[in-house]
Amino acid sequence: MAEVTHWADIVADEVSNKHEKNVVATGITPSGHIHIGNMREVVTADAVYKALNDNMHESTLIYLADNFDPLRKVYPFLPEHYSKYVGNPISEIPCPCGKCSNYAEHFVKPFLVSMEKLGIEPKVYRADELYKSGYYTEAIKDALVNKDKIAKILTETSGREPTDEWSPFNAICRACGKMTSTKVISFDVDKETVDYICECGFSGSVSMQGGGKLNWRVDWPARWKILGVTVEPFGKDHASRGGSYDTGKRIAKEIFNYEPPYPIVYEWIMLANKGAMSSSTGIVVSIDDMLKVVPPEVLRYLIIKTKPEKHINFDPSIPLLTLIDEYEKLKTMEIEKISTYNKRLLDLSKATGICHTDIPFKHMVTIYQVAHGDFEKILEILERVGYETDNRRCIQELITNVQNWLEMYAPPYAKFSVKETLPSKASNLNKVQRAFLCSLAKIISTKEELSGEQYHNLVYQAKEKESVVYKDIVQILNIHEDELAINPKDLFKAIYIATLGTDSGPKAGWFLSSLDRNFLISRFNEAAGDMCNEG
RNA sequence: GGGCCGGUAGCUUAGUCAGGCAGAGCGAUGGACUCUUAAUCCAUAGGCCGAGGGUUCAAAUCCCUUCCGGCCCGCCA
Repeated sequence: MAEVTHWADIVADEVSNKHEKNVVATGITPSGHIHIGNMREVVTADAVYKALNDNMHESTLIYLADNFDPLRKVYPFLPEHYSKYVGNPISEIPCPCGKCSNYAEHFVKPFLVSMEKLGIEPKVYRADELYKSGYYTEAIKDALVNKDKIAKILTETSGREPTDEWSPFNAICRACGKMTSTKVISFDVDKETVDYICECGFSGSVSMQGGGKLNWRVDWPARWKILGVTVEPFGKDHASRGGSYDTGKRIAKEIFNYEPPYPIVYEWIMLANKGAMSSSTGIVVSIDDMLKVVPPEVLRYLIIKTKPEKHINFDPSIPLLTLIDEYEKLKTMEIEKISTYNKRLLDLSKATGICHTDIPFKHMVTIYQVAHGDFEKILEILERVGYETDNRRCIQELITNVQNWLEMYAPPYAKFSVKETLPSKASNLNKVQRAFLCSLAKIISTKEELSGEQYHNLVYQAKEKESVVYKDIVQILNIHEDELAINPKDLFKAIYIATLGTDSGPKAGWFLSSLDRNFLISRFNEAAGDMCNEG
């Protein structure tokens, strides 16, 4: 088996053998901040969707926001008075910030933004709209009529015994608005209504069209049929024997007469030793937090290169940098040198609409620090160095990633700051180093702009007798040209000491070309001291 | 209690469905380039494929048992 096929292509291949058109579905309940595991779901789905399209198979990607589910409890981030909404559908209660149309939207909106950043463009459905507009009505009838059969499936498959009062349909009480405290007592298929009594004392009847919803284990298979779902990734929580996929599979076949979708079970993304955020509080990292440090394309790459059933250990410190390097190396490699598999990986990681800049992460780490984080200054440097600067939104995104990474995870060696005044360490510079800086200042002042590579060559070539720098130094020191021996290392060191006050620093070419040339001239002259005036 | 997924080089892993010499990247080591900040190029080392048993001419791969790690399940996703 020399040729290795990417998992997304394998899935695409299998499902396209079964169906002409495929619908790849994802579904998430927006009852709180949508977290990292959910993002794996959508990226996984998107990879399969893309694989299908790439292989010329018609397919659709959908995201269904389960916003008709009841609020389960007062979450830690909610004010106490939300206790009165527990049991109400989250599409029907107010948003915590007061600015969104309802509670669910508060969490759906940022999630949609995150998806956009990741280049994922699903057809978005909202459960409340589907229910209210009658999409579910036939399924509700089927479920109610076949209540006993469904109960039997649940018992046989999951080993649980539904009580006599159990119903696949939860009515929303017209008085108190809760769907968790009602009991279905009868229904009318012709009128499409359901009668219920509620713990609040109210009893009445609701329409099947928006008056309530199927409970999860029945809702899921119903939805497969309603939306024609043929592939769906879901977390391993649903994948256990007796779990909701198991029961859903049978309910789909036996009640709704629908072939269940191809399952893709995926593992969680774990946050490596970042105790405070995940383990101690039990609160999972939000997608937002993740996108704070990881460029979207790199995040896609991480998820897509890992088979869904493997854990992903996400470590935002050094390993993240390794990951970014790995990705950028692949991206810039000559096409013939990339293996077929890696090419595919790269393809699937890129996506239309995703922010791609040609600026390497590490280079931005340098530029950002040179510019002290000032956006305009960064743009100026980028232009000077010759990067594409049209796409400001993407550049801004990258800057934000770099900034957050520097603040939160960067190792000390990655950090530096250009000193406002000449570092005191500069007084230790030897004669050759001073003469070199003096020469460098002179050359910079006579040239227009120097590229990173030119700077680099300037330093490197200084050790050759024919070079301008070498001759300058000989002249300044007033010695014979054979008396001078230059080690480029000392010259690089001189540059870092004069600017940063440290022995080492970021890659010299990039670094110098990022700095303002007038600054360089005066700083190098200053560091060279009287050595220069005499010259 | 029941179940799911993983365990392959120091690390991250491919290969497991369909048995046929165990592959890659990073790291390490050596060398080249005497440009270096985790630079580039070349080379090398590194594996009882978690353990035990079984099936087979042949097992990382299939079957049984077992250990380790992660997780799920009480219809509330």
